[in-house]
Amino acid sequence: MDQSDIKYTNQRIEILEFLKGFDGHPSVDDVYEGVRKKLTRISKATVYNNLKFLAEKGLIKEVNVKGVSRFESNLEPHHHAICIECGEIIDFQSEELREYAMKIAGKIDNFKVESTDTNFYGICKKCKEMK
Amino acid sequence: MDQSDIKYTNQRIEILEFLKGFDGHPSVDDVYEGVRKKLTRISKATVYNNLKFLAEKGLIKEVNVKGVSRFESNLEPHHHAICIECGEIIDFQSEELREYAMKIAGKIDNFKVESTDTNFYGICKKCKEMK
DNA sequence: AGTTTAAATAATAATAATTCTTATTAAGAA
DNA sequence: TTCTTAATAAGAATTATTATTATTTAAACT
Ligand SMILES: [Mn+2]
Ligand SMILES: [Mn+2]
Ligand SMILES: [Zn+2]
Ligand SMILES: [Zn+2]
Repeated sequence: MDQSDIKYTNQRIEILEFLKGFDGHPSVDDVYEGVRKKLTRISKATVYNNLKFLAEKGLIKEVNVKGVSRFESNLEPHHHAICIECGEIIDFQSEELREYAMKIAGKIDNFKVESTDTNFYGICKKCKEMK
Repeated sequence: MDQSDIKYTNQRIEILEFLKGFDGHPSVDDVYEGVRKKLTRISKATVYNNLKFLAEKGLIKEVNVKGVSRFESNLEPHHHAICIECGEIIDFQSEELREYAMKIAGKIDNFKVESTDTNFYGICKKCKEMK
């Protein structure tokens, strides 16, 4: 949202760079380990703080799946296909589904919907081949 | 799913009864405190174990929101409206939305979708009035 | 430039949610 | 009844996250 007054520290830049280069939805630890290759002295608390900070500023997105926070730099509104075997998360874009859901959102009583997303649960390719 | 070989212990019965009588999506602690009124000596680990057990057997459903597990006895497929202020979860049923999503699910590559649900994020009535 | 101030960071302690371990109990089968 | 197994209670351990505090950084001011 309010991206005007953001101070771009080394730590924040590296976290953003890491997320842009990462194809997926890394956990805090993934980000920590990744960023540590460049900034060896970074603290895990700083990773937590800045991931939260950057998410609040709208520069990245947070997605919570099964209790753990994960992050991504894909800012396009999209849905997630989540493997019930291995937990893998795959982005899936469907503007028509989002529009359909937002239209239906008006039917919810006493609730002002701001956003919506749909989760698809199933088996990913890798897990399917394993059987 | 496989509800044939379920052993109905006192603990499991009370947990099921509590969930049936509870209007909402209680956390593990909510269930623990509630069930404790009947079974004063029940252990929290037993509540954890049996909530998970009952969810695996398909007798209840688990819904994870912002890192914490919540449970419900409403087995009808439905969606959730989640208040971004207070975390309140409201059930919302829309068979047409589920069908629409399942139809679109076929477009996801290399992924076999088994179920889907849509989350609606926004402000609940109570939080809206507070402003 | 040198000093002041506030924000950001590093290190680590504390907390919350959940899982694990182990001894005990309950219940069914032999 | 004795044997066997599953379920439970209690509490320790783990994991993810948040809070605390001293230190560092960097912009603002003199
Ligand atoms: Mn995504
Ligand atoms: Mn529900
Ligand atoms: Zn998988
Ligand atoms: Zn609310």
